[in-house]
Amino acid sequence: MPEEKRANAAKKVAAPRRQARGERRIAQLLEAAAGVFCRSGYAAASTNSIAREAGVSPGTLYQFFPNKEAIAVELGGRLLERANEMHGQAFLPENLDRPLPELLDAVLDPLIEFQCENPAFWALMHGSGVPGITQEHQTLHAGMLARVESVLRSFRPDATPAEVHLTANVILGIFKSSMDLILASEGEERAAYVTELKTVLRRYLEPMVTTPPTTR
Amino acid sequence: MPEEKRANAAKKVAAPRRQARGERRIAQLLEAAAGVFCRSGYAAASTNSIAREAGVSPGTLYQFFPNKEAIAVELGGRLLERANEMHGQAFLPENLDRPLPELLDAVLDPLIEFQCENPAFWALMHGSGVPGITQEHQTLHAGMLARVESVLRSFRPDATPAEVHLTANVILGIFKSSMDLILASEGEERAAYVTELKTVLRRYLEPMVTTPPTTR
Amino acid sequence: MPEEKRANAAKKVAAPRRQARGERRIAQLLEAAAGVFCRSGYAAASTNSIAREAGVSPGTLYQFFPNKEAIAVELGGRLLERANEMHGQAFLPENLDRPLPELLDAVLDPLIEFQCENPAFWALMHGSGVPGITQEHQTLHAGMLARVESVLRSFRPDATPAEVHLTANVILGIFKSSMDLILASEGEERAAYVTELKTVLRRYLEPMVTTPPTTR
Amino acid sequence: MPEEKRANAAKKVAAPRRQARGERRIAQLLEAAAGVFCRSGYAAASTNSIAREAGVSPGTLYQFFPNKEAIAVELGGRLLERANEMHGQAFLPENLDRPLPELLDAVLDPLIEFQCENPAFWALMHGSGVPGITQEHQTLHAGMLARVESVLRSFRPDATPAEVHLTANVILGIFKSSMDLILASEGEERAAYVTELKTVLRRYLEPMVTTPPTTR
DNA sequence: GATGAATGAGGATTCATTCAT
DNA sequence: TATGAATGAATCCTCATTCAT
Repeated sequence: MPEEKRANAAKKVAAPRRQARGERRIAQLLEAAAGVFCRSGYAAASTNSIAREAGVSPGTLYQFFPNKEAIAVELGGRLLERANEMHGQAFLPENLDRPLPELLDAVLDPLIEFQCENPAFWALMHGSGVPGITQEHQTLHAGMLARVESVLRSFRPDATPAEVHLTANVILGIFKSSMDLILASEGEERAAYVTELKTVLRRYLEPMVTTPPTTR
Repeated sequence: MPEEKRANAAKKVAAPRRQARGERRIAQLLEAAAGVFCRSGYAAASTNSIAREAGVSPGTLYQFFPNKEAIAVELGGRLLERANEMHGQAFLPENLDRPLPELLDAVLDPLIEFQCENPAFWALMHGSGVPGITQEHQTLHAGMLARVESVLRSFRPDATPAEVHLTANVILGIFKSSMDLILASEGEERAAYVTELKTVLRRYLEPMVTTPPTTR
Repeated sequence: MPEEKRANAAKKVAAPRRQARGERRIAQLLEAAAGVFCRSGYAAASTNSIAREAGVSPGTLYQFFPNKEAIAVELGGRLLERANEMHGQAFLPENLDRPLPELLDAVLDPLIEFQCENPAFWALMHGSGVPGITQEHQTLHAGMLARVESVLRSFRPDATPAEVHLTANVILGIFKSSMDLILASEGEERAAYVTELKTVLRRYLEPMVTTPPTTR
Repeated sequence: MPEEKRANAAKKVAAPRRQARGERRIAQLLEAAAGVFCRSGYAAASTNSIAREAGVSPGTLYQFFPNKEAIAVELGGRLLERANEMHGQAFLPENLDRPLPELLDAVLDPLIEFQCENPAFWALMHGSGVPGITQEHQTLHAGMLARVESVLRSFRPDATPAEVHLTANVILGIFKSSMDLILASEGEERAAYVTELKTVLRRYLEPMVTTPPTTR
């Protein structure tokens, strides 16, 4: 979204002081929201408790976010952005050219590390597949989905969009359920679950991505 | 007191009628609760909406259940019972004595069918945050885990308990995340997710269970 | 209320069996009510809990009493009646001719004993003088007031009704506040409070009732 | 961050305004609560009715008080404070150094006046059944008891502590029961009850405090 | 008469959101 | 901008009372 970036840049020039303070407030609020969402989940989190955690009044919160959902969406978006920045290199073309095991290492390791360090991200993503899903979760999910789909497409340019979508969802599901196990364990057990996640994905994806032309 | 005796005798006949009505109401309320929990999740479901869905007044609901949690616990308990029966059928020895693909079909199909017919089960067990339900969830999880571990052990008698436990958890995780996708979709898409779940598990497990050629 | 007595008598003749059973039920319910009122007070007592304590259904309770208040009124009335019967002799003319100290002994001792044995009576009488008083308390209070006023009138036939009413209320107030102390204490302390109650009343009433010999 | 510093400075000026508004609301709510408690008693008083009486929404009430009990406790606490001040004045040494009738006037008149002007105090302290209030009631009672005992001791230095305690409790009981009558009446009737209270106490105490050696 | 299910208005409390200052 | 008071609909739950059997 380059237009938005430019818009932000423009604002930054127009009113730097105020903008800076606003940004700080937003960051402060989002950090508080991350903590509260993480502790109580999205539904049980109250806007007042977020404001209190941030050390501001509820009115201030609503100066920056139109409603509770927007907080979750923005928080998810930022975490997603940070995630992307953090291991953006993982999705670079040069990584996608490697054999699957290395690709999985390259992509998953920073992703897992990020998740472990940002449990709020996880709290937000939860329940994504359940009917009655809320919009913000969809947004977050869609972001990750798009990334995975993009990788898949580059590996299987001949697959239909539906196939790609399907596979990406399955991959994400496996990733999420493994993250549950990873986050719930520690030390060697955690490492074992990480290994196992890669094993599952490797075995699942190998027949798809290693495409000996003759076999196909 | 001959009148009272006779009255009691009459009661003995009349009581079942009334008790039967109560049982029917309870079933009716639980069915309504299943629907509402399914649509809105536990937290967002209001007792009034459950009563309305059941076509009774809120007071009636509270004649049979002391509070909202009790409804969920009772519903969960009943579904749990039915689920266990299903699992018993699915994990019949004759089903486990087959090649992996057929085993997966035999075990997963009834499980999936049950879940699809009782979507409330899924909605309830998923992170309600309520102690009573969480406990049921753990019971359910432990039960499934034990069954899966038992199957795994029969296939890989040489594996350590820790390995078995690990693998079983991964399998369950994959199953759960796939159920999310299955329940969230319909028709062909749902069928595709079912197929994909089996594919994932087959590819993951094949190298483990495919014992040396000679044995086979 | 002689008409009512006759009505009861008539009923007793007309349908002895049923009437007897009804009376038993009523007694059962009132006993239960006494217990519950005593434990929780009138306001906090629920009709359902009274019915439960009596071992009957709420519907049955409403077969004999039109509403909660009627239970309290009837219970108070019966206790009052029993109190009157118990020490009816205390109010006989021959007792009223005695010197005040003996009169106080004769009247108060059985009254106090009765109160100690029927704490429900007390629970019902409580809060009688407070603005916002409820009707049933008024009824009970009025009964005792009438008795005291009657005694007072016989001692001071020249006093105006207003004076008699005033004095009777003060006497009742002193009696009630002393009963609080008496019921809250035991053994010697209780006996001391009883003595003190009599002292207070004696000193208060002596100048009123001990009229100069000539007047008599 | 100079802006924030200035903002804070501004806040220092603005805050009292807002805080003042809050204080006013609290006073307003407590006054409304006093009225409602007085009319209906604690149990029958609804928070909504208190809010309505105060002319605010129920939510506003809960911005200042966590629950219904807290309102009563705070109200009771404030009245208790004022009552203690009153008592301090009433029990001034110069008042206690007089003949009994004048002493009774000096002590009782301000007490009665205070109670009449704060009828909620009475309504609250009387058997609300709520722990917080019961405790305040005990505090109040203990305070008054101590004062009365102190007066009694100065009049009868030879009495045992137990005797003093006994008499003080009886006096307080008489005072309380008379307050019930006083508060429930108006105009001349009220005045008559006040007079009667003093008469009762005078006749009760005279033989104790006026100790002509010969009489004894 | 007896039962217990049924009712529904009402009560305490919460919370996303708005508003005056 | 920031504040925190204000709102009011919605929630869970209770209980006096009625009704079908």
